[in-house]
Formats: sequence, C-alpha cells, structure tokens
Amino acid sequence: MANIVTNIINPHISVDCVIFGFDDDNLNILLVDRTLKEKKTDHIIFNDFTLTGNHIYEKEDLNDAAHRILYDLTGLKNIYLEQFSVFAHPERLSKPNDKLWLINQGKDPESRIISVGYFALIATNNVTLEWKGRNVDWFPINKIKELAFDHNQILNSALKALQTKLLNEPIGFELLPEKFTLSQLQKVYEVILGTSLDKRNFRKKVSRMKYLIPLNEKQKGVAHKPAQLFVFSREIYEKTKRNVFDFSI
Amino acid sequence: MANIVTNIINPHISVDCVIFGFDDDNLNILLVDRTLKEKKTDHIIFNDFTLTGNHIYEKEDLNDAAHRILYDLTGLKNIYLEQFSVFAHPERLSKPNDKLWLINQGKDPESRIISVGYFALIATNNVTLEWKGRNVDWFPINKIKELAFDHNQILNSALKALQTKLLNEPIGFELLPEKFTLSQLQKVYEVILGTSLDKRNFRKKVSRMKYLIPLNEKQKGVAHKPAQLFVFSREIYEKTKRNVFDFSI
DNA sequence: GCAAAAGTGTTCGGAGTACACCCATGT
DNA sequence: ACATGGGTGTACTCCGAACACTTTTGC
Repeated sequence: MANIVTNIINPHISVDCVIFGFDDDNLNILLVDRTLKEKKTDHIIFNDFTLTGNHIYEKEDLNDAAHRILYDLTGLKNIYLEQFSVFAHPERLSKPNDKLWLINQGKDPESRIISVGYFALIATNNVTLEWKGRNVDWFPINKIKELAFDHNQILNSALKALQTKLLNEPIGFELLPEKFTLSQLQKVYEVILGTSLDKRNFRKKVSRMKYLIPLNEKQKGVAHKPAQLFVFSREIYEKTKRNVFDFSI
Repeated sequence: MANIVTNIINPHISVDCVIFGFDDDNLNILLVDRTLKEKKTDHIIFNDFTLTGNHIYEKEDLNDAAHRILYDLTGLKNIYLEQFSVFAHPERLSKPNDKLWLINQGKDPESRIISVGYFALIATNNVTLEWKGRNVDWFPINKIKELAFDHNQILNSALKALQTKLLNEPIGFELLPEKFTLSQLQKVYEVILGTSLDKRNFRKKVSRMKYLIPLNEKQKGVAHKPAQLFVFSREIYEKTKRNVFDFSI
C-alpha cells in the first residue's frame, strides 16, 4: 500500500468530512479539538474545533482519500459517504487564528488549498474514535458554535445536501443499527429535516417501501410494548426503485 | 482588474463548463475543437472535442472563474451556472492523445489537475461564440462521441445534475428566450428528462406555478394558431416557493 | 381548404393530511 | 396500577395519469 509514490501528499487539495451520527435524540457531528498552546509555557492561545480533513496523496482518488480519513478515524470501511461540494474561496484559511495555527503546523498560511467536502453517515454505537492523537467527540448539530477555517460553511452546506438526499433516496437507516424500529427511523427523518411527522401517516408511507423488511423479532427489555424490528434490503430497493419523472411546482 | 497578483494562474485547479443550449428541438452542448497538427507539415495527428475549461487564478473564486469562462466565450454575464461535481481521478488526463496534447501545449502530462465541473444554461439565440481563437459549436447531446480527457464523464454527470435540478426547481426557461410559450417549456422538460409529457396534464401542472406570468401578447408569423407568451417572475417564485418536506418511496 | 400547432375537461385511482384511542411491556 | 411508547383507520382533498376534439392562423 504505502510505497514511495503513494506517500507524496498533494499540498493543494484536501478533503473534509462532515460526519453525521444519531443517538436516538439528536443529529450529531464529529468534531476534532484544535488547541494552540504557547510552546514553552503551555499557555492556551486559543481552543476551538475542526471537521476531520486531510490532504490527498498525489496518486489517490478523492473518494479513496475520504474513505481513508474515515478508516483512520473509526477503523470502519464501507461507511456511507458522499461528495457534496467544493470549498475554494481564496480567503478560506485567512482568519487570524487559522493563520496562527497553520504557521504553528509549519505550513504557509498564504498558500491556497481547496477542499472537497464529503458527508458521511455512521451509526454512532460501538465506534471508538481516534484522530492523530487529538480529541474527537460528537456534538449536537444545533449547539455548534464558531468552527475553524470555513468549517461552519462546510457544515451548513453538508446539512442541506443531506436533507436533499434524504428527501430523494432512502439513506436514513445508514444512521441506525442494522435492525431498527419505525419510530427510530421516523426520528431520523424528523431531526434531519427539522420537522415533526405524524406517526400514522409516516407508517402508511413506509408501508409502501417494499425494501423495508419486517423481522420476526421485537425489541427486548423496554418498558413499553416492544416494537417490531426492520432491516433495509438494498437488493429490493435497487430492483423496485422507480424513475421519478415528476417535477415540482 | 488584471494586476500582477490576479494574473498568476493556479496550475493545479481548473474549471470545466458543460454548457447546455436548446434550439426548439434538441438539447445541445457547446464543444471546442481540439486539433493537434504536426508542426511542420500541418498534418493532422488527431482531431476531437473538449468542453470549455480553464485554470483558475490564484486569487479567484471558483464561481468567478466559471463566469469568466462564460464571459470570454459569449460576452454574456449573469448566465445560469451551477457547480455540480469535482473530477480528480489521478489518471483523468492520461489517455495517449491527451498526453500528446498536453506536451504540445507545453504542459507536464504527469502533473495532477483537478477540475471542478459547472453546468450552464443559455438561450442559444443571438450568441456569438469565440473561444481563444478556436472553433466552438453546438452538438446535440445524443450525438456526442468520444471527447477529450474525462469530458464524457463530466458531461454525463452534468446531465444527471441538470435533470435532478430541473425536477426540483424551475430552471427550464433559462434555456428559453425571455418570452416563451408553454409548448416550448414542455419541450425543454421533455428533452432534458428524455421522456414525453401529456400536453393537458403539463398545462394543468403549469397553471399551478404562479410565477409563470401570461402576457397580453401572442406569437406572430407562425402558420398555426399563435400561442400565448409567458415570462418567469423570480420575485413571485421566491415569495411563493414552499418548503418540500415530503420524501419519496 | 388544408396543414400545423394551440388550447381545453373529465374520470379514476393513489397519496397527502388531519386526527384519537387501545395495546403490550417493565417497574 | 401506572407510565411509556407501539400500533392502528377513516374522511377529505389534491394530484397524477389517461385520453380526443375544436380553434386559429399562414399558405
């Protein structure tokens, strides 16, 4: 894998991943702590957060780079991943703290780097997180303050892309365990779209999705009527998806 | 506008524009002739076509670069333009003819260039085209053969993006003159989506689009019942567009 | 008067929306 | 027994789909 050629990094192009998770209540984003300290005194100059991102290798495709970042972070392959936009404003790395940080990292703060934005969906459970020895953690998306670089803009753009995608393709269960209940799925739609849905209408709609397969299995250990569990069948989805030729007003 | 700083080009990043036009019958794409000749004999080594593209300047935003390309090509500003994807495969410029071409242009065929794809919609009428002294022309999209570099892939991806966009937002008249008939608009939907639509149902649907304003004006000089002309009102569209919170099966 | 495209209405089925109560389980 | 979320049906309206004939103009 790692030979002389594949290890040359391309200093002009990076990939940033907006990683969405869901914990039965909130839509969360994975952020990496960025703390700049005075070298001798360990005095904290500033402290904020970034998305997970990295430069690509010279011979590496963008999708591979994004998967590599997710693999380094989680140890998982086959995470749902989608390119949604490019961020290339000439001043995107030019806030004072960002320049300080880049200089401290031995980089030229004037050099132009364009970043390709990906969003990823992962089921939050049972993932241990590790990113280049830095602290990473989940944050509810509606409690995120000012981030490093242009990462607020990237995040907002990712959320819009996720909303659009969710309205057009069944990707909600990428945020859920393999077996999930309809209430969990409904909650995913609600938190991503920022709305609330009627339970009966939601289930009526879902009952038309042939690719949601009910199992002979129920929730266990819950203090209420246990819910039926479902799985998503990609095979059935691919077979039955119809071409939408309708357009909206 | 052009000073020392803005004239430095960035050799790593380019913008490619897929320019769609419509001529009452076909969906067309603007292509640029690429002919490589033996220097002394003028013997043609090969001849094919490319999309319109260019490197960006060091201090230039991507949207500005795409608009600049369209302005250089058509003399028009305010063309409808949308970024849809990035093309960055390490081998994207590595077909034999592409390498020959790059060497002939004094470029290093091994250097990696990523390209940001934009699609543009322009009303074909009354535009004079000029691109760096090379021949440019419209080609019906379904008659396009093998293009230079990865431009077939960029074109296919642009068409899909255009279809998706058209299904979700009213952009069809960007391909039409300011005043247009409903039959013209219907034809735009048909050629982009590759389908055929029922005239009565189409008009029923259109009658719900409050932002399509009928004029007290009809077609002239046509050998049949003259059609009513319409204009698009962006103001009314922005006011009345509803948020779509429905999701599909 | 003929060719060509414009313009128009009805019926049917399927989907969205609004809305309230009983059920199964753990404590 | 009680708290908790699971699970279900009906009425209304709107929209999509299928489908054929008359009208107005230029030639």
